[in-house]
Amino acid sequence: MKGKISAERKKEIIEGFYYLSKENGLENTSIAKIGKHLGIPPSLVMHYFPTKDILISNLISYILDQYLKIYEPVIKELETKNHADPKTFVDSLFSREWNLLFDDGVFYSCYALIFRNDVIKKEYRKLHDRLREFLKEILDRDESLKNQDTQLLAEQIFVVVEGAYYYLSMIDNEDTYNKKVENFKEQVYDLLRKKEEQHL
Amino acid sequence: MKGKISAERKKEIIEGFYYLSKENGLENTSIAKIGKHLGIPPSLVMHYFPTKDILISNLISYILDQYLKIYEPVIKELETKNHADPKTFVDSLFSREWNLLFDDGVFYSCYALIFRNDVIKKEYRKLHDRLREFLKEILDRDESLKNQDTQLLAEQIFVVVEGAYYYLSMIDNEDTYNKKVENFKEQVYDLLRKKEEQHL
DNA sequence: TCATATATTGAACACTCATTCAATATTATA
DNA sequence: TATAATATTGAATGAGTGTTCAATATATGA
Repeated sequence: MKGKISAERKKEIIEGFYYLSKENGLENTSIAKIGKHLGIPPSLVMHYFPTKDILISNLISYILDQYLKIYEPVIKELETKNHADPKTFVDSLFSREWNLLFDDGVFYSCYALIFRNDVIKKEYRKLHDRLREFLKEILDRDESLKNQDTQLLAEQIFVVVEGAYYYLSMIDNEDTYNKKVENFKEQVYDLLRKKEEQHL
Repeated sequence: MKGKISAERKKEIIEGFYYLSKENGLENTSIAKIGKHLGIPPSLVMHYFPTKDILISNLISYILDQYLKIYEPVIKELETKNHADPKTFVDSLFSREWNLLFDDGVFYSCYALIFRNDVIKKEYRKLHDRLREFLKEILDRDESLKNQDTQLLAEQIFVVVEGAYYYLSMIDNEDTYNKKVENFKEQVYDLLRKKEEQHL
């Protein structure tokens, strides 16, 4: 049990960082504030994360891990049953739990950093590559999509999903929100249907 | 000529703010730095923009105006010729000039603010509502799309465009970038075609 | 030309920032 | 138990933050 306390503290600090960023914004969250929130001096924060840049890049790893966790249930389903319904998966992409587990504000703040930080850019790219490959696997195991360009299809689906969340984040009214979700979902279904038709 | 100097200084300050945000990031651009960049004391900056919040919200107005300006040529074409080719418009959405005129880093940094500032959220929403309505007009005047739900179609197209830029921003390799642009463009063309078919 | 409004300056404010460091407490290892 | 490694503390640093204010320069309108 050498690095156990260390690992726990690190996790605690990153989660505190995430919590405060969610509450007050990434740019308004300082090392001192994280320390205060956890009841420890700022110097202890810096003992585990020597610079703020390192702290931020760890926050991003944490966020991208969280992002991936949302897909975990379906990944397991795919591994055990060796099959997953694309439509069910698409539904889960647009499900509400999403927003409960995940804060889009922090996510977009971190995303904005890719434009001035190549390491962060790479990490974001890696995550999305993985997600796309995963959806491709689901599509590959679907009979109705045999001999289709599932790579392209996966890309097309995710473009709609990301664009959808971009737009949905601006909507306050619940009815409008729900209606738009249905439209976007239908748009993805259309993509799946179109490919099926090509197959026939 | 009452508020002329005032208007010019304000413009100068906002453009300096934008320039520095592009260079070093929105969160790293202070009032002092803007002043230094323009050769004026920070107090003069605050004379025209009493608080930093006001300064930021003016930067956002500026950015959204810039965003809109990209569409100006097509808007004029529509007004004079009373018609515009949807495909040409889609092409312009994916054109390179875009990225030259506009910095996505600053745009996304500002976008991230909508999650904690309702006024900014409203401004962003207003911009996108306007753009969608404008595309709808173009589609409405296209014969091949008669009796179609052009509002929905416009929404579907913009979702692809926004999602596309989200993904494209992560790509460094030029060939990969171009290939993906072509795919996304094709995806939008498909949307237009699909609706045409429904019409026949 | 004189009074008034606007533009501009420079110094100062309290506060927060990330970071450093030496000292101490706690834990793990031998 | 003694030693070494790790965890934690608290105080201090200088630089930067947004903001205030009184003083001065410049332009505008009567």
